[in-house]
Amino acid sequence: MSRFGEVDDQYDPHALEERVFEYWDEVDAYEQTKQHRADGESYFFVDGPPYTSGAAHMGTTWNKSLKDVYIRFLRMQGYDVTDRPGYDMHGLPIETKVEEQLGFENKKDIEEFGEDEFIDACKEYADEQLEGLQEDFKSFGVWMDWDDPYKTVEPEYMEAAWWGFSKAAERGLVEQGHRSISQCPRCETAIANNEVEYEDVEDPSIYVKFDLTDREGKVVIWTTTPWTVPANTFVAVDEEGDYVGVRAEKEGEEELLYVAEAKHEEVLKEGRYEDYEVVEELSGEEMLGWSYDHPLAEEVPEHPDHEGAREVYAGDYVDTHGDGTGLVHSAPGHGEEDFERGRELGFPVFCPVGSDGVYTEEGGKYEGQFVKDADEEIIADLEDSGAMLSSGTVSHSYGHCWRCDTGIIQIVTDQWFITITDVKDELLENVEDSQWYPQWARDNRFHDFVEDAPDWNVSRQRYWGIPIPIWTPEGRDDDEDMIVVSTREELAERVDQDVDPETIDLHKDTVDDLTITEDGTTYTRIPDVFDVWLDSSVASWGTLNFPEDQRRFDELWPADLIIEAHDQTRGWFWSQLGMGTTAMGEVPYERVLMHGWALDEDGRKMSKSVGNIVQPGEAIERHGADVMRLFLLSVNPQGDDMRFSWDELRNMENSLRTLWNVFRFPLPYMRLDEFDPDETTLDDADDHLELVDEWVLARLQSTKETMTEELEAFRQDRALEALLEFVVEDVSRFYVQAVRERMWDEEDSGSKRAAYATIYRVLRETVTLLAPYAPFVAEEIYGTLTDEDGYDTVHMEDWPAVDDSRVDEQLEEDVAFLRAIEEAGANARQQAGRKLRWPVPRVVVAADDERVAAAVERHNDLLADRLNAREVELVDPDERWGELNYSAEADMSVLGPAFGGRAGEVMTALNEARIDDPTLESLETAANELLDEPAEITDEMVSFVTETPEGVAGTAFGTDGDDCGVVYVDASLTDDIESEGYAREVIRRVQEMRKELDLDVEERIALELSVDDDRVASLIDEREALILEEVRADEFSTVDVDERDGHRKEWEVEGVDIELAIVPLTTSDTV
RNA sequence: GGGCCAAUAGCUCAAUCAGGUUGAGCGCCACUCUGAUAAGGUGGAGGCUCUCGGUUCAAAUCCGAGUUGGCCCA
Repeated sequence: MSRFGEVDDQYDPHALEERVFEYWDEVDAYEQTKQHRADGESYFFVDGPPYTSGAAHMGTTWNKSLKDVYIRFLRMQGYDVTDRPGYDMHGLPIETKVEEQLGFENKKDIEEFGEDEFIDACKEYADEQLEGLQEDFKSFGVWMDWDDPYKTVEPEYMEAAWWGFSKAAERGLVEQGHRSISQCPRCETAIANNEVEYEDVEDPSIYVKFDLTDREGKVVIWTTTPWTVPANTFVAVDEEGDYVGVRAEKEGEEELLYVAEAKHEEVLKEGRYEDYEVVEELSGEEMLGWSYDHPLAEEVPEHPDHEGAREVYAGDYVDTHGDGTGLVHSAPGHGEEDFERGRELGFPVFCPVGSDGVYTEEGGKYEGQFVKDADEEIIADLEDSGAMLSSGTVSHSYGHCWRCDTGIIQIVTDQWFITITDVKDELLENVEDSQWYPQWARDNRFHDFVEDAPDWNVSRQRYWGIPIPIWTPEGRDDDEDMIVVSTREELAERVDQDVDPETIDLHKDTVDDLTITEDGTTYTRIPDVFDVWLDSSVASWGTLNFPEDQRRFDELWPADLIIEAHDQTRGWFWSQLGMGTTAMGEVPYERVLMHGWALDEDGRKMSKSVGNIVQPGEAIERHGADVMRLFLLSVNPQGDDMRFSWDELRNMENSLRTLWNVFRFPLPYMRLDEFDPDETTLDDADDHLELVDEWVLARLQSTKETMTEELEAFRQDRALEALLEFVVEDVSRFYVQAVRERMWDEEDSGSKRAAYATIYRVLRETVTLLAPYAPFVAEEIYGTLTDEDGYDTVHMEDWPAVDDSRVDEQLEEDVAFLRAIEEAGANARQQAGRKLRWPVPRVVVAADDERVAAAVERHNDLLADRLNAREVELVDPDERWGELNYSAEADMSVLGPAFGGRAGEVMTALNEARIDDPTLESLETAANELLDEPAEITDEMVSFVTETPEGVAGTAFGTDGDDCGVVYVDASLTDDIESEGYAREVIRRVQEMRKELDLDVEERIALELSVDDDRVASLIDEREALILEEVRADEFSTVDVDERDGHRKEWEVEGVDIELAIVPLTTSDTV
């Protein structure tokens, strides 16, 4: 890249990106950029580790693009930003993938294969996936420390988890206990409630009658899990609910049934009773203590039979108006609520189901059967014993394992918990210490989640995870006398075996064999591993290699910023808060930017089964990485989901193409004139700056100001919008148009140098502002503009500061008015049928506003030039231009309060009235003619609008929707105007012929001109000099196009035939 | 079943906090211009502002109930 060198005619993202990747390697751009900021103020960003299974999808790509744009922005602001990427590599998802690859079906297969081999296979798989992800992230230009990612499977990271957990244990927040948990019977492990995915399935729906023992009648319960009936321990009612006793008759037999009042009709219908009668009304309270027979007493001999079992109790989870019968079958060995209530009642837990979902010996007749398979037999047994009131199926949502999709079961097992409910208040306080974007995510969503969060079950009965560092006395597995090891160092000191803390791997296969002997007691490790969410929960110190590295932790912790999607409310945002609070007493992050999910073009979730996934690779393929990033960064990140849109990608490519064209436009001229930005700085050229230069520089300042504010508020979408508007609207559509002629000028001039200096400054700062968003194209443009003069990479530049001396809000406002006038003028011209090429004698601007009038006065010449008018006349706000009609425009905000219900009617009348002079009296008269009842009109209710008179075209103009006045274009013709008009027509056609001959801009020509109309011919003759100069012709002469490779063409201009011929002149021909 | 968020032109969004005749960009159609141009300019078509109620002189906006989508929880 040499300064102002030749660049691609067309913006070609792929070739460009390839060049930039190579260039970055060549100059070590990333390393240099980091080094450049090494002495800056620290900014601790923590990467939320993506899980290493599968490739980067659009959501991850959005996430990493957001991280990249803020890291780059912060660096440009001078911060030394931490940028260590992380990967979450443990856990069940990887285990199941590996099991699939190896063709395993359950844990027994793993045990046979060998734990250590299985762990190795998981490691290998996770590493492979990591490589793929890294390549994906690099492919769209994310700059993070790819050579040194933190991995949750490395010993130093696992140690960070041990350390955090041991801190929680020191505070007495680690506990072992029976809990009702969601169990995946295939994976044979507990899974967290939030790992349960709900799906609609068809399940049994049975109504069962339990015979009362101390009175006549039966209580009726409903369940969708017949397999939990063996463990039935009690029935729960709503103490304050209304219940009824119903005498019901079917097939000649009569029975007394108790159900909730609200449900009795439905229940009896289910049971197909022929007739029934409500014979008793009672409250739930009256039923407390009733006892009943276990319906499967014979089949399950060991069924709960202790003191207090098989009786009716109050339960706050009962709803007499919900599903079921208002009496709830309760089995503390299964359901979570049942378990809690059973514990309150002091009942022992009866759970006849093993971790694999198969009935144990306690299951009696059903021993050895998988619970779901036993449903059928249980239903049959209940029917045989006459306990079944009704048996059918129901479609409802039921929990499934998030990884293997097996239906989960609720069973009670021994698990390890961090009892975060003991520090709930502290958690809620700590939430307030973090700042969230958007804030509602913290105050509503996150706050509610934290408030309701149960104790954290951190144990999993699996292999690929961080082993829980708890050693218990041999033969016991409770939390009394447990030892919690916090570091590798401590491990080496305490275990009986010889262990090198430097080299030990902390996985299960290694640590399971280690024992601790203290005071004559031998301790062994509990076999469980951590819930994978615990891994990433310690990322804020794990990424700093703490506790091994104390210095960095002291310097940096807690994190300044984390950026993740809204599903992490229950995930990483939560797990970090929980772990940070229990281990450190603090929330480990200060700022959270929460973004949404990437949805498909129709607003639906991208999913394999729907087949609507858009791969980031495809977007890059079609439009390039810069364009994809621009799109991803142009959508609101704060909490909202994003809809992917190919149309928007195209729009972004158009914007970049415009930037590219703006950038390459001045290059040939700069080369030709050997413009040197060091010699001709903006300050040097200050005296020669023209109004448009000053204006575009002022716009640049306000663009920088807006962008900085928006980026600091984490609205990179608005910052980008401001930048692209500046590039497309201000630089391309206005400045470049206005400045072109100055650059075509062959003579060296102060004005031309000022234009160069201006556009150089604008481009250089623009690409710097663009660099965090589109790092590739920004790099190439920067390189071409600076060459040896700048940094090796644009990403080392400082974030451009506002130059106060160039700020000019007045000028920005003036030009906004002028542009509005120009736009309206073009409209009026079109109405009058006069092209812009043809001058008009006069344009009249009727200003509504002093500021507009002042702007027109200040910039009369510029306006005349842009409108191609000989003269621009101003009509001041308090004056009127003759020959105008007027109409009124009603102001509803005044009319409404004044007229109430009639306001609409009055508005219409006012809008439709037409008057000759803009006075209130004549308007009121005209309006009242249209109204049934006269209305009294006041000054504030209306504003007058001028109406176009005959012969002159007028168009209203305004900025931001406010009317500012009207532009009138007088399109009458004079000889002088026709002369110039025709000359311009000729010039344009000669230019087109030059282009068709592919002549260089500066190449000179000879021109032959014959006009088939004497009057027009003489009009054109008057502008001979103008034509020669504009088309770079040395002379009018007869030319021989065949001999000199010229070009001859017939044209029709405004009904007149004109024949033009040109030939290029060689240097020797030139006079 | 519950919580949070969203719904406005074909598309992306603004206007909603603080009620006052719905807007921009892109796309489409027609015309036009062209010495950076896959560009530029002008005009046009395109809206029961998701639905139904309520408050108000006046609702895209406030309130209530729904529908659809997204995330979370059960």
